[in-house]
This record gives sequence, structure tokens and C-alpha cells, in this order.
Amino acid sequence: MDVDTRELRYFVAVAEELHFGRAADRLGIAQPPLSRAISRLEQRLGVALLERTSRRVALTGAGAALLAESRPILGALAAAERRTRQAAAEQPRITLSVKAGTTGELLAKLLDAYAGEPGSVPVDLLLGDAHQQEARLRGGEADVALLHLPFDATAGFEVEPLLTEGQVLVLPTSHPLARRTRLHMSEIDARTDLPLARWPRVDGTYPDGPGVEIRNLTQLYQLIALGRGAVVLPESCRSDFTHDLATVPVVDGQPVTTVIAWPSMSRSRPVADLVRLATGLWPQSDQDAVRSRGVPGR
Amino acid sequence: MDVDTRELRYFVAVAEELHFGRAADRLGIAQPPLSRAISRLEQRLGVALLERTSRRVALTGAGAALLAESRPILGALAAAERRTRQAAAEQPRITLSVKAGTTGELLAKLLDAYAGEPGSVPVDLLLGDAHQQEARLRGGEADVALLHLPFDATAGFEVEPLLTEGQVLVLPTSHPLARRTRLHMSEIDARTDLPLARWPRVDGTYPDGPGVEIRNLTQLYQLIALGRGAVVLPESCRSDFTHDLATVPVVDGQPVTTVIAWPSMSRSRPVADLVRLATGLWPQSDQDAVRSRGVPGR
DNA sequence: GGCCTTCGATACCCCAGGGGTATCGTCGTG
DNA sequence: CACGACGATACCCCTGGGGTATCGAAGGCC
Repeated sequence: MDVDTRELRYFVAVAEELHFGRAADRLGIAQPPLSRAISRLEQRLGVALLERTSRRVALTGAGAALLAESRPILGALAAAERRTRQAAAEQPRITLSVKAGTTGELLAKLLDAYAGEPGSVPVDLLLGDAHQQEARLRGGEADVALLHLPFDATAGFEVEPLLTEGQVLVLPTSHPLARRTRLHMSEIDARTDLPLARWPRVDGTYPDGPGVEIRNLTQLYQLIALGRGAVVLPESCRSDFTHDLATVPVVDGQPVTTVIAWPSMSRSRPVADLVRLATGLWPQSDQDAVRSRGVPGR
Repeated sequence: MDVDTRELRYFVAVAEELHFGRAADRLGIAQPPLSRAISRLEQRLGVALLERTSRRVALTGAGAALLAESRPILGALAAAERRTRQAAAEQPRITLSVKAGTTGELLAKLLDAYAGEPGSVPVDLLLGDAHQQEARLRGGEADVALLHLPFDATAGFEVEPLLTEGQVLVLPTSHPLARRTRLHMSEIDARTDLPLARWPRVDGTYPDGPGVEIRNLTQLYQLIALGRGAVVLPESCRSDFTHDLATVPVVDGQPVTTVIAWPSMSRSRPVADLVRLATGLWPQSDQDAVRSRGVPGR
């Protein structure tokens, strides 16, 4: 009657690989037990999850639904383990996940202020690319994260806005547009000599387009300095580089809101303290782009 | 290395009962296997979850953390099963959970409008008391729910506001205050002959106070008609009764927002349609009390 | 203080079921 | 048509989850 986690993990492996052999390999078991486990899961649910021929494995509608449900559950399980161990630790700590591009200014202000608070605990920083953030928060590797709306997914998290800012175009100082005081997106799109850099999607692939494929910011800045492209970033990135690169505000760029996010069911005192502090650090007027409800630890 | 669901269920049972015998009983197994299972879970996590003597069982900090994490996980698992089965059903349906007190007017408007939509599916209604709502949405018994902010917990759900309204005092027509056109909370509190009815808390117990303990609205209305107390409710409740009871707006009553809520990771088309429709049914001006991000199915 | 009751832990047994190897059946493919 | 790739089946082994009987410690009671 009840599905156990092993079965879920097995199913996810097969659903992702769409190949029993590779999935079994990834799971470190042989193929036959995996086939059996999936069959039993299907039988228990009374539902076909996969359509298999000897040449092709495909998800059914129900399989797709279960896959979507399973991933957050497995993440939550891993998170539960981590948080339980953490709760038993003599010295509590919290882990803050930030994207490599997050401005050091905001971060430094936050961490300094928090360190000065009574009852504050050590904060571990976890740097990573944009798409790791969500998984880390869900998987309990991080207790809090700084995310950027509207780009990062926040479904299932509580969110409190910190700072809303416009975007700027980053380009070589030598480029003609570098002398402008403001720009429209249409002007950027019109310049074929300024292909906008392409960020990786969740699955690691890149959208089509003329721009450079990038993964980290220093590499990106180098490429821009070489005149190979440009990028549109939140204006606070200006403090991150000093030479070679110019920034021009994009007047119709979508505003970017930096938010602090944490798992909905977090009951950690330190996290609640950090969130409360963070929301007080920036003027309220910046915070009307998004509204959220509740603070953890109540 | 990995915790399985059986162990979690066992742990939750013991943590809730704080008694191995009763927990084993509830789980339908004998006590020794349960003791062993918990020991092994503790050993696997490397953490003490329970402090036991032969007279007393108590949660450790880590145990409390795991309990808090476990319940939503088990709920999510049950939900995953239900939704997977549902996804395989030939005829999709959705289940809308509403509190017994939710005004029929709003509900009727929503259901009628949705039924008229192209691509709409049958909607099952699930009525229940206030505290069942959250559990049902989490446990997959319901796909969508109508909740009232700020009273209902929405952590972990996506939420879209529908309607914000003031509150009114409901009292017998014969009462002196019934002739007033508006009231302040302080005036109500000052009247010792109008004890406000007490609602049950999540655990089923009642807060202390002079008012009647209530569980359902018809019972409440009867008691008010008998002059045994009063209650403050959203103004839309006025349409629910026609005689014997008077309503007076409470000018400083906290505004109540009816929201439509759904699980964050819902990818169901019908749910997305219903939400989209619902948010369009009431004027936008009513919706600035809360803001939310995203609609399912994107 | 000694006895009894209560309740979690231990000891020991059984077998369901999870995992492994060998092999089959089926479907593309050259 | 023969071969290769791949999921399903058959069969075996043994881990580990569940049961019964019993122990040991902690209060309560006379």
C-alpha cells in the first residue's frame, strides 16, 4: 500500500535515464531487480508508469506526474536528514547559498550585520551557479539563499524581498554604445555586433543564439572585454569590476529583485533571525515589488 | 544511509504518542520491532531522537526537528500517490476543498464560471473544518482550496488572492448593539454579555475564554440567536442567514482575504485553468492585500 | 524497604522479499 | 536472416523486518 523511498529513487533513475540498464548502473544494482522493483511499484499503484518495448522506454502521463512529485520528496528527505543532524550539533550553524554573481556588497552588509547580532551563529557560504540554488535549498544543503526574481524559481519557498534594482548593459569601454547614458532593449537587439551572452538552462543546455555560452562571470567579463559580446545584469554588478568594462542603464530592462528565500517549514531560530535582520537592512520602499507572508520560527 | 518511509512513519507514531506500546499498537505491529526500528534510525542518522526511560519517552531537539520535517514528507508521499493515480484516470477530475463557512455565493460564482469554460473538468467539493484544509491540500486529497488570510497557513502553497472584505459582528437582533451601524473591537470586548465564540485550535483544544466552544456554523448561529454569544466573521457571511441574526460592520476588524491556494508543484492543467479563471472573476482592486508569483502549469 | 506493575530493550526464530546470475523473448538493424 | 541490444523471467541466496518470550530498570504502594 505504501511507496517506500527506495522505489521512488529507482523510479526516478529509470524515468531520467529512460533506460533500465543505465539506470541500474547508476543505482549500483543489477538490471533485473530494478525491472522487478518498477513492476511492483506500478502494480502497487495500479497504474502504468512506463511504456517499454525492448527498444524504447517512455513515460506515461502518470509516470510524468510521479516523476514531478518524486524529486521534491527525495529532496525533502535528504533535507530532513541534514537538518536533523544539524539540530543535534552542539554548535549550530547555518548555510547561505548565493549565486556566484551576487554582489559582494549586499552580501557583506548582510553578513556583517548578522555577525553583530546577539545570538547569531556562524554562517557558511555556499557559492554555486544559478540552477544549483533551488536544489540546494530543497535538499537541505543550504538553509537560506539569495535569489533573483523573476529569474529564479521560488515555488515552495518563503520569500522576503530585499532590494529591487534596474539592469545595466555591460560592454567593452571601446564600444560606441558605451558612451550612451541610457539604452533601450531594442537598441541592443538591433546591434548585431553585441550578441548577448547565453546562460545555461536548468538541464545544462544552452538556448540558441549568436551570443557566447557562459558559465561563470569572470570568464564572461573577459569575453566582453575582448569585444566578443555583452550582457544585461542588475546594476549592482557595477561594483564587481573596475576597468575595461562600461555599464549603461537599460531603461526598459525588467527590474530585478534580490530576495532572501528559505524552506517553508523552516523552524530554525538562526534562519528566522537572519531573515528578520535582512528585511530590515534595506528601506521598505524597495520592497513593494513582491509581498510575502510570514517569517519562520513563529 | 537513506531513510525509508516506513521508518519515518514509525518515528512519527512514536513521537506523537511518546509511548512505544501505543505507537506499535497504532501501527499494527508489535513493540519490539518498533524499538529496533527506531534504534536503527537513530544509529543511521548518528543522532539521538528520543530520550527514553522505562517511565518516560521524550523528544530530543533533533527528534523534534525530524518530526517537523517528517509530517510534510509523508503528506507529500500520500499526495504523490493520489495524483499519480489521478493522472492515469481516463476522466480527470479536480477536488476543491472549502471550509464549511465559506460563502456559497463566491463558490457558486466560481464553479458556475468554471463549468462554462472550455476544457473544464468535473469539480468535486470537499467540505471540512478550517484545520483540515491544509492537511488535505498537502496530502493530495484536494487539488485546490479556498483559504482565508490571515487565518489559514499557506506555507508551501502557491496562493492567489480573490477577494478582500471587512468583518462584521454577528449577534442576536434583540441585542442593543444590533441597532448600531458600525462598531469598534474595543466596544465588543467591553461587553461582558457578548462573549466571542472560541474556535478550536489545530490540536483540537480550545483557547481559554468566556465564549462558547464551537465546531460548526449552524450550531454557532443557533447559539447566537439564543443570546449566548457573538462572533466576528467576514462580511460575506451575511448572505448565509436571513433571520434572527443581525450583523454590524466592525470598522477596525482585520480585513479577511479569500485566496485560492494550490500545492507549489502542481502541474495540473485543470488546476491552472481554475486558478486563472478565479483570479479574473473579481476586480483587481480587491487583490492588493497579497501578491503572489506564478501560476501552475507554466 | 521489598514487591508489583509498567514499559522499553534483548534474544531468538521465521520467512518475505530484495539482490544477484543466467537466460529468454522481442524488436531493430546491417 | 543473423546479430545485437535490452527488458522480462527463472531461480538462488541471505539480509533484515516481524513475531514471541523474557529481561531489566524505574516508579508507586503498602
